[in-house]
Amino acid sequence: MPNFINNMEFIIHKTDEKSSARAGTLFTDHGIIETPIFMPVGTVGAVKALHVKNVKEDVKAQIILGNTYHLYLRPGLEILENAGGLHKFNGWDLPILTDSGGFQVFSLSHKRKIKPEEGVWFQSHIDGSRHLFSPEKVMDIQRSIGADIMMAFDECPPYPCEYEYAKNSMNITHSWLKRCCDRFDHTEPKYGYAQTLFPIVQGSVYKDLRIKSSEFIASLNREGNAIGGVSVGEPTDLMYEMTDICCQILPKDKPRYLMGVGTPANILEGIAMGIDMFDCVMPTRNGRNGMIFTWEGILNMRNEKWKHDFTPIDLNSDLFADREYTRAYLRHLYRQRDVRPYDWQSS
RNA sequence: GGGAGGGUACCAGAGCGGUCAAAUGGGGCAGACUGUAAAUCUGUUGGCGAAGCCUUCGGAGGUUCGAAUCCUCCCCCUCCCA
Repeated sequence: MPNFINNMEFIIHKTDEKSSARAGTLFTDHGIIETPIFMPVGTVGAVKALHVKNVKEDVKAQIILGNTYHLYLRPGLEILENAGGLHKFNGWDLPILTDSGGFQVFSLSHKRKIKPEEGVWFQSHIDGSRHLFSPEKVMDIQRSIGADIMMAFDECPPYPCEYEYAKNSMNITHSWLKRCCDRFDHTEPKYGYAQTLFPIVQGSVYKDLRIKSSEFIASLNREGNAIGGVSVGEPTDLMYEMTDICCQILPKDKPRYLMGVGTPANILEGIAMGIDMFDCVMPTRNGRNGMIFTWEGILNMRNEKWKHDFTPIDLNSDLFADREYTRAYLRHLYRQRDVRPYDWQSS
């Protein structure tokens, strides 16, 4: 076995008595990550609209995301490798996690074709060129990118999704996962620091599939685990239900990553279920589009009627950390007809 | 003084006899956004209303069944030559 495996340490400092929430530290060669953590998304290597300096010093992000699919298409592996990896390329010297392109199987559904035995054929959204993403290739690309945390190549099924499709999709994801692990375990990092691989639970909104998938993922005993296939349009309560099921099976001593989530309330509920890591395009994309979460509800800063004082939601504030208070407040908000609470109504 | 081209809705800018309350952008006003095909997308943007009616294309007249579109005069603007 290569030396680089199993050297990403995760220490849990404290657990909540009333919920499954925990506070921990994840160690990587690019620095520590204090969990629970929200990871800003920088798909093409940079968090949009922000300079690396802002992301680090103002947002105080401890880790950012990149995307295998996007980085592979542009700037491409040759440039990334010549630069010495993504960290050198974009100037971000803290940890990076790369998504595998699994989400693009979902979001680019009309531009790709799944071939279970091979992988997925994509047609580039940039120039229309065709590319095959196999589990092995995705591992190789992420080695070239040099992410501290690499994600397994999965299929993210849509919602709604028939049971049979979800089951089949899950099985494909599992078989791809084995191939990802095999490739990962037989290759080494290219830039002298450790990389780790997180597998992803699938199973759509079906309880038995989620249980089965979680058990399979847990059995692999990787250094961290992810829950995928959520926040693709399903009702929030279903997302919570599936997350809870997965969390109860996934190893307690390993970080749990809920992919693509979410709103402030989503994050709070996720933490209570034992999630340690989150990512979502919402703060960056919606932020660019003028939206801000406040204690008075959703605010669109481009709208004249909202030009008044407000209190932004601060995920690091003690106020927000009090889940019962926040729940009660959000319920109160939801009762006010003139306020858009987003999906905060779930409690 | 001579010559040429213009003045269209909040702005820019199409339209040049009826299908024009007037294309298209921008701006304004709203809506959407959950591992980013997104600094994007959608709706709306003269007034009142259900159909419909009323007031709009520099100003005033005129031609016509009908004018933002044609004619006359006037007022502005831009460019070229003196």
